[in-house]
Amino acid sequence: MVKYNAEHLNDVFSVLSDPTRRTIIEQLSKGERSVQELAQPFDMSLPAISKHLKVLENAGLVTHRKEGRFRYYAIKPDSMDEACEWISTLKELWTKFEGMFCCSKQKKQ
Amino acid sequence: MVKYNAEHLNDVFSVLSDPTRRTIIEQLSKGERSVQELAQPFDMSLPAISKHLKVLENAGLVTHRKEGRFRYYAIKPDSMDEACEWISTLKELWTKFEGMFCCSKQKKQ
DNA sequence: GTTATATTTAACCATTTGGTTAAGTATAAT
DNA sequence: ATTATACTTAACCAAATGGTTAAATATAAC
Repeated sequence: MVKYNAEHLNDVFSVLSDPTRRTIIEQLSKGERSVQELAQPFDMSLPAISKHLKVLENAGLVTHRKEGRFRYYAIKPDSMDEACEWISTLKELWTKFEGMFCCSKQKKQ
Repeated sequence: MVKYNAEHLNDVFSVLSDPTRRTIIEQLSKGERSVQELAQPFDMSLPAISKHLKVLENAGLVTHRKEGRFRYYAIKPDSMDEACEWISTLKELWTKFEGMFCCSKQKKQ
């Protein structure tokens, strides 16, 4: 388990643990969005959204560009790969061990 | 984005955002471990580990069985699938959109 | 029965988190 | 120049988080 950057994993998983931020990511996965647009579905103040966007950006999951008064946020496409790989690699490991020690498999009771 | 259980995603990602808990999962992916064994690599009190294990168990990522004085913890194999799928599904979405609007791809500057 | 081991629970504390409101900055519209 | 819009920053607050130590519980060993 040496190939993973612990701090980055901390950040990414932490970002994803908040439902507001996940919804923001879901919106951004359909393309660029302004702060207003991102805020629209939430019953929450704009500064709160602004903070979430900062958290997302600090963790490297999104970027923004400025256009006039607007800020358009966008997904950084590969930023979650490491997190997803971490889970997959682990899963491989334990299914391997499950196979080796079949007695450790739990039967439904 | 309707098929995902928000609370479960909150819990799973939150669990994974802590490096101590990830290390515990890494250990458990090689098989059952007692609390002592799990605590060994950390410079941290036993109650702290105990808490982490409770968090892991509440989120549904691990179980334990009791044997004498010992508690043996084990991975619940499919508990992270939803989290990993959430990321993958999203990634599919945005790579699809990337393909559609090639102008949104960022060139290295 | 006493003591040692494995672990949890309780009480506490500092820091972080996720929200708020109020004020500030930058750009556009009139 | 004034006003409106888009957004951030600052100051604040309550609740959650991740750790601590001290005490409690359960089982095993002597």
